[in-house]
Amino acid sequence: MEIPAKYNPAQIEDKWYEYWLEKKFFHSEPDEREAYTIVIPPPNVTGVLHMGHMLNNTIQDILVRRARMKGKNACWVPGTDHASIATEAKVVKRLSEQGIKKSDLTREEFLKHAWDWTNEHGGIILKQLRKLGASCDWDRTAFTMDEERSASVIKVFVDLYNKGLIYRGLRMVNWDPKAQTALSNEEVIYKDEKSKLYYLKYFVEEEAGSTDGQEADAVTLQPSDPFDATVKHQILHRDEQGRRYAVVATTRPETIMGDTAMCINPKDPKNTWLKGKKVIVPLVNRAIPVIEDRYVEIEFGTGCLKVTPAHDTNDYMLGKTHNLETIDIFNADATLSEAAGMYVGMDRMAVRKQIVKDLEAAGLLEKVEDYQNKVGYSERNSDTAVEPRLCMQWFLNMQHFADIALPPVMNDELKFYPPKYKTTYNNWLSNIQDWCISRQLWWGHRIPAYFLPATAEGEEKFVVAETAEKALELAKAIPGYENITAADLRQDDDALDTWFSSWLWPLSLFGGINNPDNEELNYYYPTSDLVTGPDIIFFWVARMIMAGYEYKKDMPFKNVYFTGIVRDKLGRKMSKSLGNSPDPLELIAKYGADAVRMGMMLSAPAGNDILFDEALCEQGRNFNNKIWNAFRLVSGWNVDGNAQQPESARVAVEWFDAMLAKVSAEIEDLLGKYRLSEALMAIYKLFWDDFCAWYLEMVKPAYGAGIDPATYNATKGFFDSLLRILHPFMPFITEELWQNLSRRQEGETIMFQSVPAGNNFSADLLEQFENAQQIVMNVRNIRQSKQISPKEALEIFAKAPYNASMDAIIKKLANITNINVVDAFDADAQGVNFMIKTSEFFVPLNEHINVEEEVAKMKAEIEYFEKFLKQVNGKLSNEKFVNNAPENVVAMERKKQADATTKLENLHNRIAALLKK
RNA sequence: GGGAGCAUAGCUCAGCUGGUUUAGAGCACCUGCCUUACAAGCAGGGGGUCACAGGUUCGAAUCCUGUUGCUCCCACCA
Repeated sequence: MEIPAKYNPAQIEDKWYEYWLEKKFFHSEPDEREAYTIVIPPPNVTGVLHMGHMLNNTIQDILVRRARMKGKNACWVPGTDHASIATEAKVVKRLSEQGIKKSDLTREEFLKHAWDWTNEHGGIILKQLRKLGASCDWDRTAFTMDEERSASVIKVFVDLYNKGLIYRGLRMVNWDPKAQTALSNEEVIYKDEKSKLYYLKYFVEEEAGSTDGQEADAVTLQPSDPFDATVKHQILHRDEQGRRYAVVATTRPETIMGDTAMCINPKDPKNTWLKGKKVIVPLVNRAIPVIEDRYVEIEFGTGCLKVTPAHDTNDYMLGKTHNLETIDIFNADATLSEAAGMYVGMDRMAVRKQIVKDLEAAGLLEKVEDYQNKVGYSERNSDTAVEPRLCMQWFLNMQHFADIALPPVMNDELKFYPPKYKTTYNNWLSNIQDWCISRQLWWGHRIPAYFLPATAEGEEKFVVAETAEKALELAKAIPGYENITAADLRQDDDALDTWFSSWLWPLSLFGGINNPDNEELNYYYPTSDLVTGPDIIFFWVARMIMAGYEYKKDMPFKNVYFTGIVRDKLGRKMSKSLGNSPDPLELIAKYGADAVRMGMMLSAPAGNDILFDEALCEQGRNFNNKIWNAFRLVSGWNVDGNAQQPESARVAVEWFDAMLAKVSAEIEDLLGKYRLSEALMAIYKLFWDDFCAWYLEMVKPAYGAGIDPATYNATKGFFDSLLRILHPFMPFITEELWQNLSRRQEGETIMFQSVPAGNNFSADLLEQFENAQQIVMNVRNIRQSKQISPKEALEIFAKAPYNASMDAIIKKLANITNINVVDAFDADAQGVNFMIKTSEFFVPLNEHINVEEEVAKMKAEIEYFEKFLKQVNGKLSNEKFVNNAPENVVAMERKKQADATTKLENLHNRIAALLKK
């Protein structure tokens, strides 16, 4: 059979994925085995695969495949998230491209479009995951808005409402004027922004005949006044007509129409003159009171704060404490409302520009300064600044959940990898705010609250129930509403925050809400590992833990592995706008899925950001090719039944067996600590260096010769083990080669083969082999420096005592005819010598060697060892060291001392011998 | 403003409770090789006062303090 010299992944990958699917190898049902469960972090249903998904899902697949091979009943449940804001925004955009406005559609019509979109684009991302080799149980594919999940969400809402944990209230919320919905605090991203600080003049409303002004001026004439500077400030605050004014610094001049007070700090000496006064809002010409509150920073700006209770969270608080009027000057889309009285219908940003001009024209703008501040933006509409807005919303009381979700993480019942995220988690839960769960969107789970017709007094009553029928029943039970009909009830228009369904994911996937205590839930829950990014620790991870303890009285997962953020090699976050994010599918097409998986994993230590470089995929591809060619070599061997196993091969087999056991144990240990990239590196070196560069070279039969059966079988066994260790990382090439390594039955797969165990091994054997390797490398080095062809056989001398157990392989690998053990080297012989630890070797050479060169080399070594010995001697002559250091440490130093002394002696002797000639 | 983390070879990172020969890996780099598995390869090689300054200790990349520089999270100075 002709096998090409280069590995070509394309057909092989598709072939085996089809095979795995067809045989239902990914499918899991509860049985007597131990369960290993992962629920996928559901990607947005209309999203496409990006590098973050690649990393995340590669890790999950490695964990799942490894668990499966260890005999566990592995179940990886895939699915997608309806992503209410993001999806609704996309649908709105597409509709507007078709000339359709959302406001022209009924809720039902809009949802029809949204479902069309979902069915069209939905699941593309799951198809892409198959290209990566993800071994998800596709039969279990779920969607956060499918029937089961929707029913779970509604049931939980009603339950939490009945428990008194969900309430409705008028609050200042983060408003996204583009999506026209409220956002939770977590959905607001603050960005530094270069803006301006505008200093506006608020004239004092002077009462007729007042003499206040003169008094104030009089004060300034006293030279000893400790507040001289600030009092002068007062003088400046008079216009040409002598009218006094206060100056307010603001970044948002467009909100002055909503001003209902000006606030000063009661302890601010420079503004005491304003106490009890009224000031006139510029342009608007409305008088507002000056109030006092310690909230105001004396040092900021002029110490005067304009208070706009409807449009700023802090101002809202001030408004509440001081009973201020609230004027909402914005419409839902952040254009100015009728209440503003000016600029009605204009956008807030346009108004800012215009009002500044108008203020300036009216002489009401004192100055403008550059200013850097933070502005909140919508997480989903990154170009839209969030507008604080007062409206009725639904909230979930979070203190209860914080109380149940904090302890298990802090005491490590539920483990975080890396553990530093425990601190982040703790901080958030310890300062928890109630969760605004309502969104003014149509795409999502509609809030199951039903409003009753308003009473004569305008009071608005509502009932919460899973269905309209139940709601009607509840409504009828309310006194005065006995005769109400279904048509009288009006369901709340709002939908729930997407995360209100995601937080149930580990439960709802197994029917844990609608059918608690069912067999599947009890088998798969708690799930084993959650693999996700630290950016959604609050959005998702924390809330799943809350829901888990609330509804199953148990953790949703035992371990959370936080991946890093995928960045480009310059350290920039990968993003569409920067164009620095490679298309994962193109990478797979170019290098193969196994190579891309390896490229991701090589650079992905737990919790650190990963700097992705396409060169890593190349490394992965090269490794695939190496494996492929090792297979070509082994599969090309002809077994000679009569051949005896050479000694070199016997030793090689014994050694690699030990090596395999050692590295298998290391890998098991590393994987247990989620150190996947280190585990992969260990496998890489085991395969490339130990197996290919050393083992195969040792057992390789001479050209044209057959191989003995013992060595052949051992080699195939090793290859088989290596493929199994590697399979979770590189599923495709390992399945392909495993299938071809021996005759396999139909329906067999590497997926269910056991992983090699980390058996006991002889450390002594490995050490002897290392010595042999050193000898081989020294001889190769000598060949290279003396330009002796590898084909030219050499002879070497070893000074007694010498352990000859590895001679066969040294002879084979270094092309040595004989290793002669002698008590002393022939002083007259031409050649070069070298040392391994304290053992001396001599390689006789026919040609003359350059004595000066050799001596110089040895002198350099002497210098090195003398320096070293001096250091060791220093330690050993230090009484404190000898007395305090542990015995074994002192013994080690004595050994170093003895070894270095011997080496120096050897070197001196050799130089003497050379110079004698 | 508060908190967390990081700083080790050109790059990406290991180095766990201080002591195993004056620090390891992969990649990159340099030299020599088309040796019949693989040039996507083989053989060999160079490269680091472990950010800086103090301290603890017989002994510090490792522990403590401070400085500098990055990164991230949280927070209501308009």
